[in-house]
Amino acid sequence: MSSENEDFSGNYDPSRVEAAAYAVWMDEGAFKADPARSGPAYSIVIPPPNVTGALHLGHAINNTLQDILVRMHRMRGDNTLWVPGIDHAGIATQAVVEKQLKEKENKTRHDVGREGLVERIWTWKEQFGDRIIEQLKRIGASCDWDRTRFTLDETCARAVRQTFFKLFRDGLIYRGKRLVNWDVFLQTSVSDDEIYHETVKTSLWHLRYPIEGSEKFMVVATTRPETMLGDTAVAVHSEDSRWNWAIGRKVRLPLTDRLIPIIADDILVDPKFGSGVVKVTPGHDPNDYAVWQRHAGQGDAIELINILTPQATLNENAGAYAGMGREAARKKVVADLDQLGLLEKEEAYETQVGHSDRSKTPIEPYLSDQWFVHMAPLAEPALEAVRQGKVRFSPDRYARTYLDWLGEKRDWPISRQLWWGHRIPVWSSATARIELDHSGDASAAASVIRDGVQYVCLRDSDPAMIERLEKAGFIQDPDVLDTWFSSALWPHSTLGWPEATAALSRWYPTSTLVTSRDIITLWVARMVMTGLYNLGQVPFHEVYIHPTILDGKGERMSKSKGNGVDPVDIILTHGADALRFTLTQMATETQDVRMPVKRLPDGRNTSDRFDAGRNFCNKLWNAAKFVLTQVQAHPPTAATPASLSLADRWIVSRFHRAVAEADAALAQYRFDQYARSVYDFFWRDLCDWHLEASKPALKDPARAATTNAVLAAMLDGALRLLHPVIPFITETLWWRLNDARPERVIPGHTPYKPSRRLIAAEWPKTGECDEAAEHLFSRMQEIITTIRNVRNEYKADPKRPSVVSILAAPDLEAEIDANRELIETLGICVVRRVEPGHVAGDDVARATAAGCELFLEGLVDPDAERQRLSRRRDELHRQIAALRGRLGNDTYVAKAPAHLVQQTRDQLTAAEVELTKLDAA
RNA sequence: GGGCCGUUAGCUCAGUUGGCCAGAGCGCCUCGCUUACACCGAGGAGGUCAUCCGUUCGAGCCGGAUACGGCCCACCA
Repeated sequence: MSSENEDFSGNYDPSRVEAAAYAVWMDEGAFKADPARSGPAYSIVIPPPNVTGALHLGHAINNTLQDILVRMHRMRGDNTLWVPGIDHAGIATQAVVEKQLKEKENKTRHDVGREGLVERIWTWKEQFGDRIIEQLKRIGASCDWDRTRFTLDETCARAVRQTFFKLFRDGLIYRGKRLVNWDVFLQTSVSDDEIYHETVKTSLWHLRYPIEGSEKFMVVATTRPETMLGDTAVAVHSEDSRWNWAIGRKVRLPLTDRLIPIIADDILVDPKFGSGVVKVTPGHDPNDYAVWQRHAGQGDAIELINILTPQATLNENAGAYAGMGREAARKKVVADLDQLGLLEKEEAYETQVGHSDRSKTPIEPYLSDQWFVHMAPLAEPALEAVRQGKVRFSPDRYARTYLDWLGEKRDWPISRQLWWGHRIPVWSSATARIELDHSGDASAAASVIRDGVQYVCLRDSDPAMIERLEKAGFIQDPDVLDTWFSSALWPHSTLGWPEATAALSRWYPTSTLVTSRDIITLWVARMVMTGLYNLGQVPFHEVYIHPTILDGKGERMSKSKGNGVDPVDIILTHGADALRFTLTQMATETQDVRMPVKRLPDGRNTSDRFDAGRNFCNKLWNAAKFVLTQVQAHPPTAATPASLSLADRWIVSRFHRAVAEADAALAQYRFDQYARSVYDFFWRDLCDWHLEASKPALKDPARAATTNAVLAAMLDGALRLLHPVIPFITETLWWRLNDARPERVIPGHTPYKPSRRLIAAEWPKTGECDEAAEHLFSRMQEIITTIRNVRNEYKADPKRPSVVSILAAPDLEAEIDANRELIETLGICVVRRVEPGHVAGDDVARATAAGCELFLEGLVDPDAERQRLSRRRDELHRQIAALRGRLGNDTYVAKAPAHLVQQTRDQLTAAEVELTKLDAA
């Protein structure tokens, strides 16, 4: 016992309790979910953090809020599961490891080969994946760690192959040549979402194209002059009188001797911009590619020429420029045109250039073969699910982001020219053919023939089938799938799909998805699509979007900006509970929260913002220490309602109110309101008022037992209510409360089932609020506050109680007598009741509160008091004038609700009465 | 260019369907180390609710416009 009391003195030290509490939960399997257990199902799947990065405060808030929901539901008796996991983050991870390879060994991926590189990435993954799990545990996440998934593990891989196969068989996956965003450095295509735009200072070159059979030139402007080698047309607006005469004629493309047509395209060309002529390079510009598509098969169909290699050097189609790099070719093309007199002018220009998020190099629009998912049939049911409220967003405005994006139904490019990821399960051959056996193979393989190539997709990794294919001359597609393809399956793949597992039937659809708004489109929408496609059911019923944590300058925390803060840094300075409490307070309905960060001498970060959480934990620790000491000194007896003091009845009522508020707040994902409710109840009501009010009773052996029963019950309730947000400290205190007092019953209420561990204890019960006690106590508070106020104003000696004569309001006469001790203790005074007609001396300070008149003796000199009263009179005059003015307004009296008008009248009467009394003095 | 969000005390943020004198935490000022807690307690100062117009008996809240800041999406040869 003595060693236990050691850390129970002084300030709360989180480092002495957090690891121990977490170890107990782990040892006892407190996070483990069992599908056979009874109770309503509640489940959450974690947004899997990227294995590339350490977690920052954005992850901390995300996981804290999930943990609050999970712990609350677990205490409610729900059969609760929180599935943890990590995302393999294809391109990001491969980029990091490749960079490392280059720096440490000066090797490229081709030096170590596909298998060698993947092996190295796995090694890297083990190390950093563990670090992420460790961070989550330090935060307190109560995930079922036995169910930890990795998007590249065998369970997820099966789900990926199965889904791909289904899509392939249903004709929803196709292969096609498309203009993609080509990352020249990483040699892969990247999606639109993996691109950021950067303003680049460059030039706008104006080039002259001679019109064939004419002396005239057409002038085109471009920021990429080297692409002119791939031009296959120039376009004008059909109603532009400057140029429409030339439609159908040709220009001679300089430096190539090719003749290219002049076409009309009213979508591409804005006649009011520049010269009104646009060069068309379908192989290297997305808009021009669209032109090519529009005109394909028409009378004015144009060619498509690719002039680049995958390394972004010019290829054989670029004639004399073949072999040159982009930049060099640009210089030479400009110089050569200039020499020919075909450079009209060069002007300074700023433009937005797409850069790859991963390699930070400029993206090249590049024509290549890619796999796509046909979106329209998948998107429609997913749109309908949100429209019909089967998936609800909170705050609901985010539904629009989802609906707008999905509504575009743009096909999803899913292939990546990477080695780290799920390899595309398709084998192809341009020459060989294989016959699928309809009785057996057809359910395991699907085949299409397109452009003379046979593609065979396998449902599962069947070695015999693969051998058969490869022997026949088929080879597997070298590409891997976009990371989001496996993330999209997360809610069902983690539960074991396509296997019909018990977990899947118990916990799918999941209950709530907690995530940030930047991946509503990339992730949330795709999960809804695949969930409906694979299982016919939405993956989750509710999506809660939490705020973004910004740094002190208002910028997003991110790894690339280097402004991310490791939650473990905060845990070291403030403790995990303090971190969680503060983040929870910040989870308001608005979008962003600023977090000024300080850098410590050791390079770690911290922020004063977390002091609030730390202080709160310290307060809880010390209040619990006080209650436990008292409870041990005077063991509680079962209190009867009749034995309770006003303060007791009041605090029990306040507790019931706090529980109701917490329930309402959590049901609406208003985590800030939950934190505020429990904070106010615990600190303002319980500590500031009830604990202080209880002190005289605790010194009185006749009453101590009853008072302690209430204190024990309130501490019990506070710990239950606070556990989801600050689990470590509440669990630790729970054990001590259990030791000190196993039974804790709030008078008039059914007891809870005993529980050794708070994590498994019942969620607090709501009860009826005692309106009468709350109203009466608030009047006592008003009297006490007024006495404190006057004493402070007159700098009364804090140790010497004032004599306060009270002329009680008619309905409070008995109550003042009954609660004399309360007023005297908290007001630091001696109370005397006086009758109407009481004559106060010169040195008496007068005040009114709760309808009572107060006379505080021995505080003042007459002059100061006269001045104070005069100020009060002025204020009352102002009030009375304003209230009379309002009541003199006929439309107010006629239109405002009756109770408000009556309230105004009451206020006027009260002010007038107080003024009369002051004047009489 | 389209869409969304924000602008309330020195700082970070609340403010529910319009209704007394607009709140909290931190910071600041005064007093107090009273055996739970100075990571504390009691009290206090501090706000033309970004600006303008409108609706209303009444606007921080509703409508319109403007300014500034941020985010998302999408393009300009």
